[in-house]
Amino acid sequence: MTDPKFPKPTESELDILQILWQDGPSSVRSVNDKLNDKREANKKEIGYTTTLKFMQLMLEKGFLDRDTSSRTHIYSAVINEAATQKQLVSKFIDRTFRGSAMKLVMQTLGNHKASSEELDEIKKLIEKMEKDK
Amino acid sequence: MTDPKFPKPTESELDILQILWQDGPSSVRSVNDKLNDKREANKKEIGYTTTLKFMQLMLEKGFLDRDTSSRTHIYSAVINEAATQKQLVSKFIDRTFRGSAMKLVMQTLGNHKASSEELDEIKKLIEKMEKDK
DNA sequence: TCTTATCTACGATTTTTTTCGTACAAAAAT
DNA sequence: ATTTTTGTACGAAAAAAATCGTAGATAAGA
Repeated sequence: MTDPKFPKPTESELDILQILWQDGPSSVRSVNDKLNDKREANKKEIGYTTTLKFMQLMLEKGFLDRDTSSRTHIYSAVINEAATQKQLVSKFIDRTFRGSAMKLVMQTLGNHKASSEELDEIKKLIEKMEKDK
Repeated sequence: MTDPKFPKPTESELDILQILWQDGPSSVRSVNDKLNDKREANKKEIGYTTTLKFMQLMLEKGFLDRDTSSRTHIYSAVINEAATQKQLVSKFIDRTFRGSAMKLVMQTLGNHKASSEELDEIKKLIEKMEKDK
């Protein structure tokens, strides 16, 4: 089992986690449907058993838990969203920005629109950080 | 050949690109050495021919170019660092933050130390963004 | 001049990730 | 009561990514 302290889901696994984080405990059918909803129309659909298999694997890895009390099993995410994001961000920064977190921040701010409210929020966070230096 | 407008190198390919971006045109030997330098001691070394093969593949994909005028070929990155980062960041935001760039920014600021100078720089960028709203 | 080290080319293998087919049981629909 | 739908389990195949081995040429060193 993968150490749940350092969850490194693959990309497909992450797609599934996103749905579980957003919707809470769900059946395989429901996850599979949503997976296919957000698929670009051109791409082929993901088969039901494919999703099933993924979720079973994720169960083994300790990413998910499930309730088998009724015929339709209900899966839920064990690993935490923020913790997983943190892991992935760190890895991403290393690989893509040679370890410079601030380069990532600058890049992102530069290339993605943000509302005034969001910008305010970020400014607030920065000021707070500057205080407890 | 992969469309160079949307470079999506794999993780290993990215490791190689990092070195070429940092050092400029390099031989396979040099890249391979640096790859192994920054490897954690526990992991097995990457073989020379493995790196060679990667770089040959990247050449075919149009990620790299090379100078074969002397026996030791010299490879250089064709795809641009910033453009590649932009691609990868977008994909990463979709997968990991369900499309919310600002969540990524907040997460990163929260979990990675930044110098006062860096924070200043970010503040400046934000103010500039607020102006040309 | 031998011998050893260094290169490239390239097929092939290994490992990881993704995808599916089939069997079989339980529900639901007709 | 049967047919159809929906579900799980699980082996296995397909696809993608990473790794290496070997052959043959050239350069460098002894």
